[in-house]
Amino acid sequence: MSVSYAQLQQESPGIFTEACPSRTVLDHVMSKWGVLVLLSLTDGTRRWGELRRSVDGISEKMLATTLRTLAADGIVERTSYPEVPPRVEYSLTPRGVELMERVMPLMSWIQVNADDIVRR
Amino acid sequence: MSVSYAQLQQESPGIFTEACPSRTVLDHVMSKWGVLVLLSLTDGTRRWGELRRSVDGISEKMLATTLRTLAADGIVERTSYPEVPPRVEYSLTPRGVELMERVMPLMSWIQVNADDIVRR
DNA sequence: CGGTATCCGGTACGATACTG
DNA sequence: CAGTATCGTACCGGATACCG
Repeated sequence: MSVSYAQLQQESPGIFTEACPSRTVLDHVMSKWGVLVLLSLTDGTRRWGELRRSVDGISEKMLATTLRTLAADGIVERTSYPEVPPRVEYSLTPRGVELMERVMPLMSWIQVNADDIVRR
Repeated sequence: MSVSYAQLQQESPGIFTEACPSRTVLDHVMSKWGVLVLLSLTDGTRRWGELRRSVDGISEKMLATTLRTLAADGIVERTSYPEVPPRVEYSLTPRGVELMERVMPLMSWIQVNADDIVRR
């Protein structure tokens, strides 16, 4: 497991340069809304309306955009049921679960330290 | 250790709402350049010029802005030496080291999976 | 070397209205 | 219910020039 930038670079030179795919993934996952949508999905499958309500302050437009991007990346799965009224459910893919296993420790740390950081 | 959003919320209701400090910290740390600057600093102390060269594509303006924000958050420490020519060094604070310990596993995962995610 | 000041364009984003 | 379409704007971020 890498613990420094130097080690990452040694394993794969050119990592996180502008053209590197890692930069793209980083932008998608760490985007303002991406991480919050993913966080909400760690609870399990959610419907569109549930996501909209659970991610405080997100607009319909950004929810749609974010979900499409993450679905294209294979991190989120979209399942629509041909019913009336329509029902669409979103969940993490196995890859998404793996990703969030790495993100959750960070979120926990932020939760604990945020007050102290912002207050200063 | 929390592994789901539900658990985070149970520990601290209102977490990651718009006004929550966690949102602010998240925005600073996960910003486009913030995470890359921090990543570079995991190697140890770096001078301004080194940072500028190591973070591919960053402008002077954004490097300055990012460093000021992270320094104000107590994540990065700035040390200037009264010499001619001037020398300024940046390093992670203990808090920054703690933070990056949580971020590095994520970066490693992205490094390994990025190609596969973007290619699809 | 290590910045700051200023200008400025693209786009990320929000608000609103509308639809299958 | 689950979106798309359209429009308008704030601000992020790049380019350039300059300073101690």
